[in-house]
Amino acid sequence: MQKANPEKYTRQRQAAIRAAAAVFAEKGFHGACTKDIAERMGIKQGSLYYYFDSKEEALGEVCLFGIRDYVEHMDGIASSGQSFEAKLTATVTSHLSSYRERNEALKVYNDERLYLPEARRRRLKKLGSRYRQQLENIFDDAKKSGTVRDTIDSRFAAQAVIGMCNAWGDLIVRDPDLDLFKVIQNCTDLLINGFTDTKNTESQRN
Amino acid sequence: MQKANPEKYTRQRQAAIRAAAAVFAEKGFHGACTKDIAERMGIKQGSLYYYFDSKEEALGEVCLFGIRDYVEHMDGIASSGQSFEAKLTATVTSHLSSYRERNEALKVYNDERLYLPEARRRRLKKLGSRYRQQLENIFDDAKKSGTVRDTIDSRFAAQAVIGMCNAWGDLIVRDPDLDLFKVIQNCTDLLINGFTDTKNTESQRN
Amino acid sequence: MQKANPEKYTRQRQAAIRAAAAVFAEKGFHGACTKDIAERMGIKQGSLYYYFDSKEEALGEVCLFGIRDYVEHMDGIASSGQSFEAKLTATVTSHLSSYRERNEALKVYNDERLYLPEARRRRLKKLGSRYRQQLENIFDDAKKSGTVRDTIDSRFAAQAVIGMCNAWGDLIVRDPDLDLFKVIQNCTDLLINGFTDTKNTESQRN
Amino acid sequence: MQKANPEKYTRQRQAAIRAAAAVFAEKGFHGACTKDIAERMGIKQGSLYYYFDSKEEALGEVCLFGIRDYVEHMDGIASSGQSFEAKLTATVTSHLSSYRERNEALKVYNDERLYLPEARRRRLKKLGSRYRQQLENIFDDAKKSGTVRDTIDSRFAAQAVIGMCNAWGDLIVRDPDLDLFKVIQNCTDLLINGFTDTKNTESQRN
DNA sequence: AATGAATGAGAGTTCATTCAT
DNA sequence: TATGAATGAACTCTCATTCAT
Repeated sequence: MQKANPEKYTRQRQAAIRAAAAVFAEKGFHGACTKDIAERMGIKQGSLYYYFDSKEEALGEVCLFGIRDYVEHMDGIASSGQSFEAKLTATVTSHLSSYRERNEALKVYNDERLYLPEARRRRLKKLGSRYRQQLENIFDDAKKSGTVRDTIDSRFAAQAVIGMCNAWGDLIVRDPDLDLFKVIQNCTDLLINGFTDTKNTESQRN
Repeated sequence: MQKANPEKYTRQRQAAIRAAAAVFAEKGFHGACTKDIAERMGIKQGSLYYYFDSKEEALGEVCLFGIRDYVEHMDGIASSGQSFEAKLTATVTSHLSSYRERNEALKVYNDERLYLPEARRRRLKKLGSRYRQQLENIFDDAKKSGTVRDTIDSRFAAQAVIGMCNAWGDLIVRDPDLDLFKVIQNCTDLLINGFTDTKNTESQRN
Repeated sequence: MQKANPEKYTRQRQAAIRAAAAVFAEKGFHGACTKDIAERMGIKQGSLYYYFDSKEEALGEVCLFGIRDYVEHMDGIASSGQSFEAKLTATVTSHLSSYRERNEALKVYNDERLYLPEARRRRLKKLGSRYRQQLENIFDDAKKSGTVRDTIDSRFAAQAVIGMCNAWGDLIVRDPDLDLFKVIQNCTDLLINGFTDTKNTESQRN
Repeated sequence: MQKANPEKYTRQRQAAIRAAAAVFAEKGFHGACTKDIAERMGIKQGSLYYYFDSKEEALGEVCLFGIRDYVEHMDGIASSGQSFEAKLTATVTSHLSSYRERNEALKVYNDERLYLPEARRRRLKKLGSRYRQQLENIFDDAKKSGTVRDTIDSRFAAQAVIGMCNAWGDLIVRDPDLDLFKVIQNCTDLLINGFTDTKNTESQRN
């Protein structure tokens, strides 16, 4: 069906995705109802179906919205010539900023994507895997150059970074007063240096 | 005449909690239905209400079951005289083992506890906070003794350990083939030493 | 099935009827549940079925208990040689006292008997009709003797007495502090003399 | 563009109230089921909830519908300058007609209002009390003017009128062939003059 | 004489979805 | 583009009833 007013349609659909993201983030996919989403947009429940074929489709769109940009962002980071530390910082920054900026859609992707139908989930998984893969590559490179210890398993490392970011992402979504900048700094520092004091950092400072 | 089987109720109730844990972990609280839980126990849906007053109460019991023992375990770790490294290892081990042993109840506590009614949530929160507090204390002590760097914020550190464990816990629950021992080792190592080569590289370069 | 202890059985069954009467009176037949009845007796829900085959049977017994004695009482009143006024007073007294004495069973008979299965309802109706019939006879006699006006329809009159008594019976059950004696007096007076002042009462006093 | 049928909701809701009144009157609140109500309206069970939030709310609306107009009617009667007899006749007529006209809602108010939640019940009680109060006032006035005997307690009298009307109301609802006009006449006559022959007999005897 | 445990039917309620307007 | 009205399936929960012990 042709849309009478394509611009308005696009605008409203985006609003619908953001509304759905917020509601799904707060109540979960099954706990949320389409009425909540519609009301948050200022339209009526039935009207939502002008923009989505189903609640499930809405979830799919939210999930995609949640990771698309941030996966693309990772492409940029990976192909940049920066140092390992810079790349890791950029990754953590991009990841955590996403939680603040895009209406909790990333949280929804993490927590609710498993309720998506197979087909859709697979497509999203590809994006997620690409993200993790590129992060792995960064670790592989850093191991070759000696920046990262040999004993680190790249697969594990990538997973760990993602896990840590998501854990803090949750806290960020729940607590709007949390200082994003500080969290980024602390996370990056922890991942790079660990908790314990080593002489080398000492010597590096000299 | 004594009943033939006086603890049957207790036993069945425990079974109900485990069944609920499994179902909630898989489908989420709102996505799960009481029929699934009952069938997993081998009883009929209505019979479930002989053991729970409501689905919500079941969630509460699952959450409590999920963290009670592991909070108590942490009490033991905190009061032991071990080194920081040993304590951290013990914590990570206890935390991650929980995910394997107690039928996903810990995952449910993490993901679904917010659907609990206020009163119950507060009571659980106390336990959760005690856990984090004791972890913070461990970090405070380790900072005093110089094992952990001054620049580490104890609050952040505790949160980070918990977040990392939960992130891996999710993966452990989803993938039963994951080598628990390796994950524990990798996590502990990462948290203590970070990714980058320091002590060793430095000395090798000399 | 033979009862092991017939006396106890009879005693307990009577207790069950009284318990059921109280619960049905308070919550209505459909609003009440067998657990409430059992608990009021101090036994468990399942044990109730030792005394009743079904909830419906319990209702039947309550209804019967509610009117049996009071119908018999009416037999005595009708066959006594008293004056109309005395008979009416006796009827009202018997009717209203019933509400106080027999555990609200009469209220249950009035309000809930229509939920009884046909067969049972018919049997009870016979008793109820006998009651009304005898009241009608009293009016017929009083009309012949001139005590009651010719213009009074006996059928209507009997119905009215019963209706008035039941209306006050409800109030008596709801409010235990209501002075039964006063209500009886007022009702009888109203029924005999009406509200308005007539010269005759005046002249009678002279 | 205006909707073709802007009052459809209001109309349907009123139909729902009438349907609920009929069903509640026949089976009682707890004995009735929402399916019956919906079917009587010609809609499906779930659709009922478009008009009511709950079965309980339906009961509340039915009760209100049952007494609202008739309380207002009483306001008119009380403030009219009619004689006591005329006022009493008007009251009885209004009360008993209500039972025929408004789909048994008044019966529901009498028998089922106690199953309403506290708050709602209190609001209705105010209306009911106003009705009784005004009836009491009528009696007080009539006592002052000597039409009603001194020995009549106004409170009791009002209660008795209401009780008698409700008792006959029940019979009217149950038996559609009952001659409303006759019942009204008989009731009024009984209340005013009582059963016994006084004025007339006396004069006849002279 | 009484009970604990279970059942199954049915209730009230919610909600994604449809569709004429 | 949006809505009001309706639907039907699913879900939670209640409860009379059964029965082995």
